[in-house]
Amino acid sequence: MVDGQLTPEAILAATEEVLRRYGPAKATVVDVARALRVSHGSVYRHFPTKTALREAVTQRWLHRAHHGLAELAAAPQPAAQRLRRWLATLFEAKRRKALDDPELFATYLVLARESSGVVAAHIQDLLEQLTRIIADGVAAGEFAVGDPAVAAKAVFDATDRFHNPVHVGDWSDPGVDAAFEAVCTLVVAGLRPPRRDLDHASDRSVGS
Amino acid sequence: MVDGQLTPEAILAATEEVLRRYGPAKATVVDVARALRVSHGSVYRHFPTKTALREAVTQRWLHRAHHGLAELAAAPQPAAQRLRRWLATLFEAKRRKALDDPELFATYLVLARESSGVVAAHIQDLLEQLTRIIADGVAAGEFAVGDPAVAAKAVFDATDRFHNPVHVGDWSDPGVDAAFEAVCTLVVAGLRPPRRDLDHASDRSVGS
DNA sequence: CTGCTGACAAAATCTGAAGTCTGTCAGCGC
DNA sequence: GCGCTGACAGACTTCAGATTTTGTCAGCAG
Repeated sequence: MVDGQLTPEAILAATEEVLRRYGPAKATVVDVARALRVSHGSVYRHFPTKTALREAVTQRWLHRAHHGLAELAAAPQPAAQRLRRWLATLFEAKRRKALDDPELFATYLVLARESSGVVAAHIQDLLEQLTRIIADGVAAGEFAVGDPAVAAKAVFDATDRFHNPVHVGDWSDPGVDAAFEAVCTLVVAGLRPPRRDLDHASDRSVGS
Repeated sequence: MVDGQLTPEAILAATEEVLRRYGPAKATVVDVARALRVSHGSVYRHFPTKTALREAVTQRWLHRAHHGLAELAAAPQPAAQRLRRWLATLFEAKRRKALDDPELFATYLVLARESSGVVAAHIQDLLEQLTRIIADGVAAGEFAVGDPAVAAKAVFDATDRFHNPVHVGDWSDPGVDAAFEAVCTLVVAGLRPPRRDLDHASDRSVGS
């Protein structure tokens, strides 16, 4: 190694750089080792497999990409505003990454597909933030839902088109912002306490 | 040709059969011609390209798959019930096709990806049905939305996870039915007229 | 005249032999 | 002794040449 100790951090940084330069298909462990002026055997002393190395890079990236969302979830704001802001920030962060550097985004998309466990844990974290916002809204009388965790999942599912990277292709359409606003409005309205002057007893029924 | 005239219908049926047997990668125009006891040149008298032939097959399939949805959209039922039923039927139809014969579904998924124009037109048709249901609901005082077409797009987007085939993988999860119910409930609630006893003036704002 | 055939060129796809990459480990040098 | 190296086996990828497929069209048969 060219200077000091070979650390996992240094390996992750070098891997990111190699992925950025060569893309996910061409980036090899030997490339990473070369960037660190080290033999590839040394990389395997710190990460058991290439897959584990890539997963660690993915985790770092997800963590950095959604930095700031957690504070937003805990902001001192009415829940409806907070929810809208949180969803808008999530969408905007993803979209900016995707449109600013599509090639790098495609690279991380490939990594994310490979690292489903890491992604699942990250989504769980996002769901907990959403649950907190909704639970706060219920406590303040702004929202009325059975189970805040179920409602959080529903909100996350309903806005899937605006954060799930399988839909990147749609994020540069001219109408996306309007579509996002429409879904956001629908979803926030859906969390409100129902009116008591109409009979909605049949809402849950699908029968004729 | 082995019996009677060589018709577009017969060619489409043969193409479907060949696709079912060999899959989208291996099905050739010569295979279709062989199934019809005809030279492949004859197939090109009725369809200008292999792509056009596949698009026609896709269109037939989409049409058959969503048969019955249009009647449902026009059923004499409260709009909320009709909407739930329509969404549930759409989801159920897609899911059954996907789980009953995953290989055939994968085949048609490949075709659908190739035939984006045909799929777009089909989605437009579905959106018009949704718009009608919502407009009926507004007329009956059940729903309150600015523009029924915008609301229809929002409902379609919000339920994307349950009809967009990119999500097939999730449709066999144990929790999908619950997730579908939760999103459905959220969406139907979101279309209701708002209460007038709470101040929602800030709903559309995302600022701090 | 009409509808079909089958030989053909160009495009796309397959195949397998050569080359590259991953993951291991005996051993070197500090 | 500790951290690193680099040779190696087996898995995976690449690429050029061989094969298949698409789409055309001159001509044949009824």
